[in-house]
Amino acid sequence: MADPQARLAQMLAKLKARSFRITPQRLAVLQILAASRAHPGVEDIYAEVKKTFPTTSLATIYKTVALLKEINEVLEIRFFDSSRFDGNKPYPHPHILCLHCGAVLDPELPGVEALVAEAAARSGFQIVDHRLNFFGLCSDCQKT
Amino acid sequence: MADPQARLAQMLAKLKARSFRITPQRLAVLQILAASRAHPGVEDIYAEVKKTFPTTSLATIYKTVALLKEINEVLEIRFFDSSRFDGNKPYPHPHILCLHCGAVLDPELPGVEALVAEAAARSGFQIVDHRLNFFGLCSDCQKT
DNA sequence: TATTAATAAATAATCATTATCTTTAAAAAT
DNA sequence: ATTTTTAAAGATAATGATTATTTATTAATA
Ligand SMILES: [Mn+2]
Ligand SMILES: [Mn+2]
Ligand SMILES: [Zn+2]
Ligand SMILES: [Zn+2]
Repeated sequence: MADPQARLAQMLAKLKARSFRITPQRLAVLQILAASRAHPGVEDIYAEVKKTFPTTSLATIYKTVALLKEINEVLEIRFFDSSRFDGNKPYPHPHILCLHCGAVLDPELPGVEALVAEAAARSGFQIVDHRLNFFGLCSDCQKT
Repeated sequence: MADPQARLAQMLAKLKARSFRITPQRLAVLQILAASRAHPGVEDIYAEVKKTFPTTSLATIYKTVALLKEINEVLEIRFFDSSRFDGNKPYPHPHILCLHCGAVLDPELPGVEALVAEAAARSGFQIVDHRLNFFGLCSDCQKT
């Protein structure tokens, strides 16, 4: 499910199924979220959408990502004082943030499932969600 | 390092070593953070401190926890729209939050070290920090 | 005890996010 | 295609956690 086309189609299908309207601004936001692998924040999305729709309001971006969150088509990751979004993998998965350049990646961690199971077993909790965030320096930024 | 007395002594030593003053308000905040296992938020600490020092300002609580963060004597855990603090284990460790009653626990997860290592190895990052948060229902809240 | 610098208290400012309100336009009905 | 309905866009105000600022206290040192 990492194909931008498929992701966009999936998002559109979900919106249509719940009879939400497909507006040009929404479509633009969906396309950005489906295509970007950079985990953009609202301001990033806003800047991008404005290229094609200059009158777009920031509130529209907020409302659209909130809607996508509600229908589980985007994952919100709260970093220090703002959020970033993943429209490619809209389910809980770990992230790693470079404290120097701000890059956010999706590391492949096969150990995650076992850790979630361990957390449930040891705590007695019924776990429904998680945010596993690592912070450090990416390989590029280590060189400087 | 889970003994409140030892933790308080450690915090005081660190403050004194860096010649920060030990005021009654600060001492009160330290005691609460050293003793509480509930991962209190600023408002919780504020309410508690006001019992002994009714004129205390909320800003004082914020400034004190910020100071403790700077000297690595408290860990901040950002949940949805506010932060909670751990003065017992002021180093990165996993947390589990009950979405129903708001309880925050420290699960013992031996698998964490391996996961951090895995994240570093697979991403090429030099990892310096992490926040591993699980969300769900505690055993009590599952019964209702 | 007086001096000085750090801290507390009070309160204003910040800023990401959310809410409100009016205008616009998507989609359905005619 | 036109009309109708109503969700959504745009503009802007409000919110609320946190931070900054300003003044008044007070701890530390001489
Ligand atoms: Mn991701
Ligand atoms: Mn903890
Ligand atoms: Zn980097
Ligand atoms: Zn609970």
